[in-house]
Parts: sequence; C-alpha cells; structure tokens
Amino acid sequence: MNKEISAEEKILTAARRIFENKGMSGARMQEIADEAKINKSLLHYYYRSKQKLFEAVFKSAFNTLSPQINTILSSDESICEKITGFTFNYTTFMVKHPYLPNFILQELNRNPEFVTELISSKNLPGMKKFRNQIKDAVEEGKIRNIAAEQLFINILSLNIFPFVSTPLLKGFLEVSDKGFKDILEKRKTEVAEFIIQSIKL
Amino acid sequence: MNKEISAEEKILTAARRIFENKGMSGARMQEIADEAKINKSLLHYYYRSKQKLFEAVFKSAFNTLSPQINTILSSDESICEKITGFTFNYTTFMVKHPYLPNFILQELNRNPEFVTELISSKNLPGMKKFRNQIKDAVEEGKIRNIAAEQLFINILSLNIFPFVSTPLLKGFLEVSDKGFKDILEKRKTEVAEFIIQSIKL
DNA sequence: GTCTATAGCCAGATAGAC
DNA sequence: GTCTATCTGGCTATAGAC
Repeated sequence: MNKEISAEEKILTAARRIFENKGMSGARMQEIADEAKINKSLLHYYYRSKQKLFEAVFKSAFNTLSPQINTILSSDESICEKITGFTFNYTTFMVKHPYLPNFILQELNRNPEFVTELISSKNLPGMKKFRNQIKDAVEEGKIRNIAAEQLFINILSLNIFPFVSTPLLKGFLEVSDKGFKDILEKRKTEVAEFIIQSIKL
Repeated sequence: MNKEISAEEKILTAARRIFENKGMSGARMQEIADEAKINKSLLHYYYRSKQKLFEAVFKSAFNTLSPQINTILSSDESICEKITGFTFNYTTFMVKHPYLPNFILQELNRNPEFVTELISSKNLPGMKKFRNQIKDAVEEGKIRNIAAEQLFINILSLNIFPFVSTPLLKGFLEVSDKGFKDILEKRKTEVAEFIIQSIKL
C-alpha cells in the first residue's frame, strides 16, 4: 500500500518535515533523503536544486495557511460568526501542524518579496471587503468603533502567536507539554470570547 | 572617537546584526567580519567558534527581551496600569529593534532547551504572583473572570506578533512601509485599550 | 593583537553505470 | 528511475609570520 506512494511524493513529505524544522539554510539534502528513505541524488533528479525543492515546500505551506487567513477577510458571515469560526478552525488545524506558521514567518522575514509574489497574484477581495464590513457594523451600532486593520491584526495575533512562541510561553508559564496542550485547547473558544468582549458595545 | 570601540565590541555589534537577520545557520563568519570591518580570524581569536559567538549574541538578546516580559508578571502596579505601561513601552522599544523577537523565537524553536537554561536559572517571582493578582482582581470585582495564563498569552500575542509577522501583515493589509509604521504607532495605545475593554466588567 | 595562507571538512550538484 | 562515485566550491577553524 505504501509502495504506491511515488518517490516524488515521499520527497515532498520528507522535505516539508525537515524544512519546517530547520529552515532553508539549516536543512541538509542528505537529511531529507534519509527522512524519505531514498537516494540523495533522486532529490536532484526530481527537483533540480535545493532552492527549487524549498520553493515547492514553501509555496505549498503558504497556500495551506493563506486561505485560512483569508476567510476572515472575505467570508460572508457576521463579524462574531467569523471570529468564532476562525478561532476554532484555525486553532484546531494548527494543533495538527504546529510548525507551519513559524516556518512561514521565518522564511518570509528572510525574503519579504515572497509575499507580494504569493498574495498579490491572487487578486482576492482582501482588505476592502473587510474594511467595509467593520465600518457598517460600527455605524449600525453592532460593535464599538475600531479600525479594521487593528482588529485584523489582533485576531491573527491572538490565534497565531501561541504556535510561534510555544517554547517561550512554556518557559514563562512553567507548564508541561500536557499543560500547554490544555491551554491551547481552551483557546479554541477563549480567544473568540476575548475578542468579542472587547468589541461589543 | 570611533577608534575607541574595541574589536571585541565591534564584533559583537556586527554579529548581532547578521545573526538577527539570518539566524545561526544562515549567518557566515566572513559576513560578520565584513560588517565589523575586521579580519575574519579575529572572530576566532576573541570568540573561539561560531557557536560561542552565537551564544553570546543570543544570550544578550534574550536578556534584553525577557526583563520586559517579566514586568507584566512581577511589577507591583495594578493590572490596567501594567497593561497600559507594558504595551506602550514594549512597542516603543520594538520599533527600534524589530528583528529581536523574531530572532529569539526562531532560535528557541530550533533549540527549546535554551529556555529552561535561560529562564529557570533566574528564580523569578514569575507566574505565581501574576496568578494571584488576577485571582484577587476577579474576586474584588475589578475584572471579569479570566484565567491568568490566557490573559498573559493574550497580552504577549497582541504586543509581539506584529513584529514577528511584519511581511505577512503588510501583504494582507496592502500597506506601504510608512502605512505599517503608522499602524504600529497607533498600537502603542490601541492594544491596551483592546485588552482592558475585554476584561473589564 | 592583527594579518595571510591554508588545512580540512562538508554540502550541493553532476556523471555515468545499471 | 535509481544507484555509486566524485567534482567543486564554500565554510569553519587553525598555523604561523609580523
């Protein structure tokens, strides 16, 4: 059954694991080959170079994360529904892929041009729609006056940061792995509450 | 005048810049030497190895950041004062050192043992004091019922995340460098407001 | 303390047999 | 497509002159 998985797929899966842990410069082609249990030169056969393999991994990671972020901006739900839904879905997803946001932020900081390439090529409704939604909700007296940009940053911060700073938080909170997992589990609903409490009138 | 600066200092300053940008594995000793305008072998003369030089930089960075975080836990101010003060001070400081949190989180994720080494060696009042403060404030009816851990994570998230995710946020917000700088400037007070709104009764 | 030169290693990439 | 062997360059680190 596992024999059915092509070498190309095995490489990509292994490369994801290694690159997400060690980053572009920390990863070794030999390590990826070992992880995939294939010969090192096959990496070059399928992906030509380390850079190209890395880009495949990075784009795939970014394209996993960015639609999730985009639901906040472009879904048609009410603000509270958005916040509740996003918080729950995002945290659930991240518990399963804890290295993803860290990897993306890291490489984006090293190579900020990637963003324009990856986001602006998509022509999404983006900020404009969200800005209007917030403006309307404020005018209709549904939420207090807050800038859409600030609210957007706050939502992302509260949801993503715990996964980027796990070791630091564990240190300051003085909790075990299990204890931290429990805290994250609670955040699936706590974070939405926290935000809604803050913007309600 | 600049001649007064010792080679050792020049190396450390240069190493900070390079390591904070590229991380341990991405940095090159030659690059650090060039940045410091000094001969490469002097790096080894003063710091023996890349690893040792890196550790000097990392510890210094961590010891800059961690006392700031600790003020939330251990200062004697009221909760609202803490939140307002920390938000303002931290953001002001970070605008001047935007690479610092990213660097620390990155290397901490690669090497989680660092935390225990660096935090627990300090024997700080830590979480305990903060937990009590929150418990008291809840009982006295000053704030709504919220777990100290969650509040702590929220405060850090809202303050630190924007500096860790700058390229990503710029991309989604579709703003220029200047536009993003303005948003951060506003956060010096907006973030505290956001938190206090959420926890007040 | 500061320099030049170089040892020694390791990683990415390719050649070529099967 | 998959393997072994090897080239090539770059990087850390040291030896040794001044």
